Amino acid sequence: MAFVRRPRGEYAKTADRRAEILDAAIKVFSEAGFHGGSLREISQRVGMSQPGLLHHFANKELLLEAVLTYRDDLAMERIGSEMPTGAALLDALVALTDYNATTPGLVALFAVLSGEATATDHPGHGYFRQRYTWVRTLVEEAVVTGRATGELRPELDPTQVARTMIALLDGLQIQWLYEDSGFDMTVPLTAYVDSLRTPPRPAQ
Amino acid sequence: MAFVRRPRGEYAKTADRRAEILDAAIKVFSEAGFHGGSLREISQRVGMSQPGLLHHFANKELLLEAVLTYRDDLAMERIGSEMPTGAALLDALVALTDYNATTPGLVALFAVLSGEATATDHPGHGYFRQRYTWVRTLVEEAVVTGRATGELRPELDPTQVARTMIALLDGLQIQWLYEDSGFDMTVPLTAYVDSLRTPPRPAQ
DNA sequence: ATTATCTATAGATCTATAGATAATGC
DNA sequence: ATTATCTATAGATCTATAGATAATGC
Repeated sequence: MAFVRRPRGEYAKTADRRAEILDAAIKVFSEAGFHGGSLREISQRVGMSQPGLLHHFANKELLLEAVLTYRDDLAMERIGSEMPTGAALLDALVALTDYNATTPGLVALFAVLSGEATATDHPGHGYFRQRYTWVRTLVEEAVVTGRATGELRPELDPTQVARTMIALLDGLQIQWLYEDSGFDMTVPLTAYVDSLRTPPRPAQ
Repeated sequence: MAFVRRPRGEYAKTADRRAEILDAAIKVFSEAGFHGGSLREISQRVGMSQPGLLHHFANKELLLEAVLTYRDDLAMERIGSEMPTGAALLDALVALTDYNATTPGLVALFAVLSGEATATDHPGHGYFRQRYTWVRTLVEEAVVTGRATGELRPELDPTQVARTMIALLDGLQIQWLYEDSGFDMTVPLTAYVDSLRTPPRPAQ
């Protein structure tokens, strides 16, 4: 039985370097997609050679995975440690969209890759498939909770609301990219979310 | 002043050949996007050499343009010669989505390219930009007409309805692709369109 | 001693052109 | 005579590996 030697670990700057690479990768993949974006282009933007980049991410697919995880980490930081429930979750999704509007690169990354990864053999396919079912389940549960507490209309179908909400989030971002960030996505989103709330007792 | 000789024209089969190429190009571009799809792959699927393909479409960008136009022609055939107005246009968009569900290749083509072409230097960028403003204007006018005839609620904002409707169309198709065509997109769409209609006078 | 980075390069593409041959149309 | 198609190939990528050198950490 051999002793397993403890590896020394990486340089102090390495974490920062990796983050630089991921930022550049987000830009390149968001402009040209996974297939269209090259490692050389990414490495040039951080001022290093292409094999230098491969020291940090062993191949292109691993880099894509790291980019997708990195993006989720950023989104999670925004939402905070505990996930809202009921109508508050829907409001949080609207707020997240409002934040997304300040980072067009991340919006474009999602728009480009979610379309490209529709192909079953795309290296991001599994990630997006899981992500869509995860978000859908999250919204479904929020609708169930919201119905129970009386915040949301009792007749709502959780799955249908979830699909509609997610479709709006994705679809509005595409239009927003083509309109050069020219409108406020939260307006139609808020209108939809409000239509789900239990109406106040009518005055009549 | 020289006489301009009348060109003889192409072979009888050429139109069919071009259509075969376009069909193959739709499949390849819908799986791998414009950047990821190769001319060789397309030409192999129709059983010809890659330079043979370039005889029909002089370069890759012209092939993409032809694919996009071809797709529009197919959609136009479905809608028919005259464009519906008012609420009937919204119904026609729902019906078109129902038809799209029978041609997953075309749905994937749109999902992949509309994301990829978000980049301003993508050869399809201009096409999609024009298309989005065209469709939005079409829906806006339908809302204005529908309000005037009393079919649609008077308080609707045409632009907001148009953006919402288009977002739903695009966003549902992406989810539908990830769920292996596993749900009926017309259900949430119809629910939205119905929510726009003038309600029947209440019985109370 | 290990990690980070570089140059050089193999091997596999990919688009587009050159130039030849086969098939078709008037 | 013109159109369609092929083979061959130029020239430009692109990813990943090999192997050397420089920088860092214990």
